[in-house]
Amino acid sequence: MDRTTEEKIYEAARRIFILKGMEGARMQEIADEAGMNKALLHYYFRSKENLFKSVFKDTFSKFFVKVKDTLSSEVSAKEKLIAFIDNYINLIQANPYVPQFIISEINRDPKVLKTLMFESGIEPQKILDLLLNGVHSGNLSKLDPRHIVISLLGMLVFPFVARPLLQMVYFNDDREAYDRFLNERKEVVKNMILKFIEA
Amino acid sequence: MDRTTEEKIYEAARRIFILKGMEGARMQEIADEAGMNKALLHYYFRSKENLFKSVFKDTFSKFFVKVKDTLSSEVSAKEKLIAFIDNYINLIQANPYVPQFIISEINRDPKVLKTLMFESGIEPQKILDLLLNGVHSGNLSKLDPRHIVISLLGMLVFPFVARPLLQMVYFNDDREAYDRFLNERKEVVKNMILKFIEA
DNA sequence: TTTTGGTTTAACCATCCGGTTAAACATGGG
DNA sequence: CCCATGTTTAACCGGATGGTTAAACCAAAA
Repeated sequence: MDRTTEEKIYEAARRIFILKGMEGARMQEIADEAGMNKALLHYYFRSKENLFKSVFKDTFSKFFVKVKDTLSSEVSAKEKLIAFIDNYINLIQANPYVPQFIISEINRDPKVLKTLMFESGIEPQKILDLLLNGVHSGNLSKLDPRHIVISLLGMLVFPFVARPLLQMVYFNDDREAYDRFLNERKEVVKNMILKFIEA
Repeated sequence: MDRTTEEKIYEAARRIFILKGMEGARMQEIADEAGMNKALLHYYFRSKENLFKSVFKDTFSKFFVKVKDTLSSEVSAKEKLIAFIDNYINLIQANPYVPQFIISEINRDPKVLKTLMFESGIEPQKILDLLLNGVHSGNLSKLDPRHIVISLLGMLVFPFVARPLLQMVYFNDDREAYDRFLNERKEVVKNMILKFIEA
């Protein structure tokens, strides 16, 4: 518990922003969550906008840096793909609200993306390379690999961002049942993707 | 142009809410969009909450009623599936911001869902039936059909809700290129799903 | 012990925003 | 023509909210 005031504020802000977004979050609420006086938020971060950008930038890039790690090891393309799926679901499960947070915020203000892509050295092309290099069976050579990447991401991310809806509609709002379902996902998605690529 | 004041307000509200969400929308902005005095919004809809719920309820159920239509004709299960994919992409293309709107709002306040599911006679089970009945080849009998439905929805919806990010990262922010990509999606998704089901 | 610097606090400010109100306006019936 | 009813408007209200300020606090240097 030797975190500085600034760190406590930042972490509280992160929790609140991820849950409620820029528009839904209140500076007072963040101050309460941090157990600090509201003026301190401005003392350390000057404005809400500033604090938010700081949080968003970190959250966004951390989420993509970890993706990058997955793809840097020296194994076959197929193994990389499998590792990617495992790790990505693990990552989302550890941060279940982050995808919805990112999607919401880039829709609210797509401008921030432009500055973000430069500042953080993110190379999303990497995921494409994974699919381009190495995997060259039937369908892939014909098909734009972006279709596969986006299908893959959709299959992985959608169950998390649409959780309240899906859990209610297809699982009688049973939290645990839905959690079990999400755990099964790894194998199912691997299966679907590999079946398609190798077909 | 013989719409009533109430209709003009409602339609303006629909546009604004879908674009900016409940929290991002301003009553004054809706009034301006409708070309009406702000007090009229309260005259006809009493409160922002009310106006929003009215819009959300309609938008939500219309989006699912149309899905239902797709599935009621008398053709083979496979043809139904193909028709569903076609119609669903058409539906989203005609209302590209609606999925993100719905997802955002149910995450912000999942409670409204409960009341909504009763009031509107929506039967999301229908999509499941489509897959359960009729399609009985290899994988399907073993696999929870909800995995397939959710994969399918993910593949269809994700390219729209994550558009700003994907368009920038994978298409150099070229709007037209991304539109072309979205048009290709129908065939690609059909292909992927059928390949998996029939494998 | 006093001074000096950063840190923390309560009180305050200005603006935004949802909502209200009372008066003006329009229209159709008597 | 006048009244009754529904509609529209400008002005206003109060609370919420992001942000500021000046004073209090505290620890380390001198």
